[in-house]
Amino acid sequence: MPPAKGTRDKIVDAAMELFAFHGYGPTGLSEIARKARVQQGSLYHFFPTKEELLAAVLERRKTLLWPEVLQPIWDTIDDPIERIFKLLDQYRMMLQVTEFSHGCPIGNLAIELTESHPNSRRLIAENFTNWLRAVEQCFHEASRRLPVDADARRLAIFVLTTMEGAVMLARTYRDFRAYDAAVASLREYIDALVERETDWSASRPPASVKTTRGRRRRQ
Amino acid sequence: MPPAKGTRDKIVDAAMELFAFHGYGPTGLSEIARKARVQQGSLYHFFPTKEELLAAVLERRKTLLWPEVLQPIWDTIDDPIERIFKLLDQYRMMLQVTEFSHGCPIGNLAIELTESHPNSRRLIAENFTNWLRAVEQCFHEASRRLPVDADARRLAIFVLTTMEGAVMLARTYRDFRAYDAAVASLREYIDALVERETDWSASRPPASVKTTRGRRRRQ
DNA sequence: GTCTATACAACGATAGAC
DNA sequence: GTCTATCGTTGTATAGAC
Repeated sequence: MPPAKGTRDKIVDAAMELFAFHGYGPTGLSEIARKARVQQGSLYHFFPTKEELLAAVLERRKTLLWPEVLQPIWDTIDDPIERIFKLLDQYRMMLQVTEFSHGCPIGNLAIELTESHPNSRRLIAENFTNWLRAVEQCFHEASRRLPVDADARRLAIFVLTTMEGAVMLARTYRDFRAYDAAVASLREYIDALVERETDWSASRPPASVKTTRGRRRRQ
Repeated sequence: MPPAKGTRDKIVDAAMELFAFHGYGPTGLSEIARKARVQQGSLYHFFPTKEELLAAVLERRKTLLWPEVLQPIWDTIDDPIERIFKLLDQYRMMLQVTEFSHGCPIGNLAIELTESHPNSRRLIAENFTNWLRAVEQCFHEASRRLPVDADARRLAIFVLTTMEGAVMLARTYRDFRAYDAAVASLREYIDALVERETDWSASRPPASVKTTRGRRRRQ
């Protein structure tokens, strides 16, 4: 039997979930204590202030990125480009199963807190940076299929902005039309990079022809 | 001399600004009254609840989109594609002059309120929809330069998700590297659509050559 | 329509016994 | 380390005189 989860962990887990669903400000410490099934006094024993609890939550998010978000995808998909789109699909599924309640926890906190909580801002940025690094790594691994001047970091940023914007619109409209549209455009963009770089000379006409494949010119 | 601004308008203006900078929840009604230089009782005379004031703010945002955001750009730039990128540049400038305090007012409220304030969610969506319509119209006007199967609405959504994500990252990192990276990728994507469709046959080699211009193959 | 005073709840934080 | 009681503040909203 595994050891019972410590009080501190229970608090961080409860806070992490509540911050994701309701935001940082609207979540009361009493609500966190209730959900964690600890007494409110315990909160102040481990976290002198609410913002220190927030810091612990953001640190925890950093440690969970690999085992909870990336690894399940990386384990089942080998192609680095497909890993990225599977990642985007996971955010879509999260929205779906929670009926748009659970967007990107980091993005929410970014908008809510960057201005008013400069200390937390750094931890939020670190979460983004780690996410970007993972996607950037995918593009590096796919570099053989990309143009030589493709910038893996820039592409990773584009993936992140697309995801964050798409999640925002999905939650606002409460449907996936905008989400799917954004991801479709991103897919088109990346496919074009890949196709442009594919060497078809062995068995097909030059890549230049490929770029107009299936497309009819106007007039 | 123009007539003095009515109390109601002063309240809405003050609330609009405070919501944009500090968010809806953290902004107190007393703070709004102070900034508007009206008594707190007046707020409740015009707006029985805080959320009705929010509705007035969101309605006002809708009416201001054209005269305050679009028209200044539309008046100085004719090219529909360049209008879109000038629009993105305006959000960048807004971030710059406010030192990242003022992001996208609608995007902020979208994330803060979609879940907890379903009535306001609709008004937020309407703001997005009007913005999308304007950008979609730009793509329609540029349709001669775009592939026949280009979807103006889908492209407009991609512009919006890029902008919202880019604003989020700029505010989090407090620099424009991610913002500029995202816009550069968007520019590349749209340029590729335009170039692919340009008919160069009259004076230049076929477009197929253009797509690999300046790009060297690996190995 | 304007203004003052105030009700009522929720919040983060603290004190101190155990 | 746990638990209870409570402080002091702030929030939205209301009542009622003018």
